[in-house]
Amino acid sequence: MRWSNLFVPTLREPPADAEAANHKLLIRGGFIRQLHSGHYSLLPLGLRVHNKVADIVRREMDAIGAQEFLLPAMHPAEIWKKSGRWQAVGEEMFRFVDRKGADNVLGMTHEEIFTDVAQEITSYKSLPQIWYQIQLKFRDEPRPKSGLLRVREFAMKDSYSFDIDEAGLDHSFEVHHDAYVRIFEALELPAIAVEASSGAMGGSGSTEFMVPSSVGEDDVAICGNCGYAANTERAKARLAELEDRDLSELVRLPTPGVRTIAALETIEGGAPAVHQIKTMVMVLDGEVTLALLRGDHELEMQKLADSTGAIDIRPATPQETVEHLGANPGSLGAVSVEGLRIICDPALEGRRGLTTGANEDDWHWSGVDIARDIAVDEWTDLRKVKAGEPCLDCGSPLEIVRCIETGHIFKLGTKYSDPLGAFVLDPDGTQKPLVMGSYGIGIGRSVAAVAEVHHDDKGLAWPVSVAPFEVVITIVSSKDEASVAAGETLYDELRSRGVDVLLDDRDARAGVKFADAELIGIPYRVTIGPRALAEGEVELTSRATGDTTRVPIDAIADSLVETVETDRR
RNA sequence: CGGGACGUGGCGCAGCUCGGUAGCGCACCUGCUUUGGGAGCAGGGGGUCGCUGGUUCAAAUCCAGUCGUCCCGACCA
Repeated sequence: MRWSNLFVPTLREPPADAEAANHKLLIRGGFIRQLHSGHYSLLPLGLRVHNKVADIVRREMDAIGAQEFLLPAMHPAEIWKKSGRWQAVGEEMFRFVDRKGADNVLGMTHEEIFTDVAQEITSYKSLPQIWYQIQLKFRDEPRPKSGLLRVREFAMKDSYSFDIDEAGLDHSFEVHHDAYVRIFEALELPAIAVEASSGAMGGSGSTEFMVPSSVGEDDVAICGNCGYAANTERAKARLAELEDRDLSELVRLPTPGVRTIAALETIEGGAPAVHQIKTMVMVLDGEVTLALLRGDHELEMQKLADSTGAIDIRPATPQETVEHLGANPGSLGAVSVEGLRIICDPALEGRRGLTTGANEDDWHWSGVDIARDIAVDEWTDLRKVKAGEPCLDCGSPLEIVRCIETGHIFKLGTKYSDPLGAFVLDPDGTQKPLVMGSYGIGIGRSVAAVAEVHHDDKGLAWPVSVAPFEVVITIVSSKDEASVAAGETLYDELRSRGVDVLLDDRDARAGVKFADAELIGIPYRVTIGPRALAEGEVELTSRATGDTTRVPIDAIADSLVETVETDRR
């Protein structure tokens, strides 16, 4: 491709409202343009990168025997009603009515549709099957953000495995896991596989592939010693040994004006946070519920969601709180509470000598014995792990790292095959629902993640594997006939030898060409100028390192072909 | 959905307080000069000032409403 023919609208300044590096640089470099919140047009450069990411994903999926499909992006509501998700997913799904008055949706995922096709698998003999597609997903995100990181319309590679039993599923899952590791290696993304919650898609054995980045939206607890890694939605940690206070008698404690854990620590007769009970009033699918934690611990909402199966979870309003407990936040507790579901974090199990609200403004109880004084319905891990807490497995301090979730794999079991009627006959001739797994990689999000990881103050610095072009030939002076001739010759040769090469043949100043080449992040730049050319040489500059070397002109093509081929992965 | 900010040529901004013929930088077009790190000079093109309504002789500017975008929290590839 010749730069003079390429549409690359580069900008000196990024749009004022862009903050994430990928967003600023993809806009400045002319890769993408925003149409609407959460909807981006891919320009020629952006599409090239997107396609290369998709091709890597395709290559590795094909390598595990997966078969590519392309399913409709738009679905009839019926099938979503059958799976139960027409009700379950809420506002995240785009829904509309067609001219016949029928309900339709824009697909946010394709479990239902692949399962529909899978009804035609009739025998265990044709299993396992792994099916995938690279298709647009539509999700009415409450808040699109950070360029391509979080959008409402995006290409996803989604695959689905079909097996006769759990053992088969385990194998399909492993195979995907390994393929994902290879994909992220090829993309030069330092992704780590972490334990995760499966969220709204349902299922178990959930593993996310996380790329550390400050613009990410997830926190991952990582043990540097033993390698334990889990999304904080699910992560656990050891508790340090703790001696209960010797307060066996339940006593009413006047606490005028005390509304916070911190204030209760310092007041006369109060207690350190570790000896307090934090009482969170939550509404789970309409049911007012008390979630109890140690005073210094924080509630992890996803754990509450996962352990209760509730879909709609929110903190109670002040009115609801007063109505059910008789006091305002700051004086709440579960002592002697009846008629409300009480869920308690194990950090409080067996504890005595505790202090908690008395459900009367300005009063607390001290000397609370959980077992004696509180009617706990369920014990389940609810607390959010904090940095520095000891790893559950080895005791080393955990680190909390911000990450971008670029992939997610999990086991569905028969959650969709059962209701949608995807059954096969096993060797005994009995009907069995297909045992399924579901596996996703965001293509556009991966592009954004690579941009986040591979850039500097001059612009993007793509790995060869996904770069829009592998090599750019910069002709320093388009007036210098020898330079132009040498550039054209090299351009033709590299193209004929399969290198993705861009010839900067624009009639522009050298500084502009250098700056643009660096901004759009082409991994290798060959600079052809009168100086070196007079000595029969050209310059080769690596975008990533900035290193420049002189190479004889008759050796440059061989050298580049070799370098690019080894870098491609 | 709660909180905050902002909507003025393609991009970045000023003008608004105190209503009176819409301006600057970058980008773009023409010419001349220049030419190894985002050139200089001269000339030029391009804007329903988000939208609707109101106040006024007169609205980018004041008032009301509305739409949109971005950022921080609850959701996910």
